[in-house]
Amino acid sequence: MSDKESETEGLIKEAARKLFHEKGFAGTKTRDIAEAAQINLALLNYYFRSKKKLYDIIMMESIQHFFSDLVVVINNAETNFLEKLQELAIIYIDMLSQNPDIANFILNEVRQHPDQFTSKLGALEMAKNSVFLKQYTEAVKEGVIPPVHPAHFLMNFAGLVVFPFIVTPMVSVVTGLPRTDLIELIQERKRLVPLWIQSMLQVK
Amino acid sequence: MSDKESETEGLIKEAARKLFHEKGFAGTKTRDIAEAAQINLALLNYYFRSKKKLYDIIMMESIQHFFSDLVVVINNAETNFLEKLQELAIIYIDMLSQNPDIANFILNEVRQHPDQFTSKLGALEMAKNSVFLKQYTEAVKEGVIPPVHPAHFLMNFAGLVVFPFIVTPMVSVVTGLPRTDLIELIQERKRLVPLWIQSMLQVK
DNA sequence: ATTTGAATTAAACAAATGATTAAATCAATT
DNA sequence: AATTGATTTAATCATTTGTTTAATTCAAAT
Repeated sequence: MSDKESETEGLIKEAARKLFHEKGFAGTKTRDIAEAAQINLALLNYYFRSKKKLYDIIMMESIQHFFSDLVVVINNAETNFLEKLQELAIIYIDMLSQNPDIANFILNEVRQHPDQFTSKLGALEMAKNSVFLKQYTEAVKEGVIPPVHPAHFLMNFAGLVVFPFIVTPMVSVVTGLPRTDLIELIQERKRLVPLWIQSMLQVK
Repeated sequence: MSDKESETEGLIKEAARKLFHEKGFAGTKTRDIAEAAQINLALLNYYFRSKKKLYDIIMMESIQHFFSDLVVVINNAETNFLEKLQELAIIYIDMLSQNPDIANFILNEVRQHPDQFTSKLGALEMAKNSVFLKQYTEAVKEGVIPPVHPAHFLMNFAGLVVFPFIVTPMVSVVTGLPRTDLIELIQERKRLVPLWIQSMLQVK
């Protein structure tokens, strides 16, 4: 595999990840990364050649971090539909609690460069052939679930799990609750979201 | 009030709005705005003094556009809770269908400058004193609705209505459906979201 | 101790970018 | 037609920003 990265290489990546997640590519300046990592500016180009190449690495690792668990869970043949929902809610609320900007980062990237994302994400085909989707379409066939487009279900579940982390800053402003308190509140959703989704699946 | 804006002033604002919505402040270059508006670069500063002042105007108008209807609907004493949900779903899905990036634009801004947003949005106090919230807390008291924090409800409803427009690019990549098809599909949610929310309110 | 290559630094470069200037054109008024 | 102020233009300025260079320091091998 690749060589183990040096100390400074790691410092640069950590600083870059934080800043890219917060401010995006255009909003992050190489000098800000150097300052945050407490390294000489030239070392960025020494280790990563260019800002863009560094960004691509961070983006790749972020996508991998965000989707790697998903692929495992939705292809587990041992768990049923509801169990998968419960597991996913816990995993993703935990992940996003520790990394509140990663969803925004990835979604903004996909919005601006949808094409490149297609190639990067092999999980595309994964999802279409997943046990999860089979269980979903099966349930529709059996009449256990109403025939709404799977895209609706996807947007509902992702909306209930991911969206709170995207609106946290605004909800914080509107309610006056600090961001940390809201993230604490969001923990309740590990239990609630699967219940909500279940009840939604009764509709119509 | 203010003077009616000149022709070119409008051209600049329209181009700026589109680009700021798509690429944000740092990602939008003044030359890109000038080119998109088909005007001389200097006219941007002639009419708006600086890129930042132009951005502030666009941001202010976007926030106003996004929240002005909300304030009216949630303070309507003539409609009940469910009717408000139905009305809001229709209004916002229509608005976002015509302006798919406005939510992202505002949410990104709030995330990076939460403080300034507080002052800009007088709707803050509006929401706290709204008929809508009174009807919600009343329903909780009467036991019609389980005692979940209003912030959960806010995130649920916004998540079901707004989030689809935020993930549209990714869902498009994953499902292979064109963005326009997805926005067409999302129209169904004018009817579905209020039903879903209702069934969720039975939980626990 | 010397050598050698990697790592680090300060300085500078070149392009991009926001803003300004001074001259020109235009349009309305006298 | 002449005047006047607003509008538009081409050119330029000053700063920011990504990158490179050349010299220096460091650490390991001989």
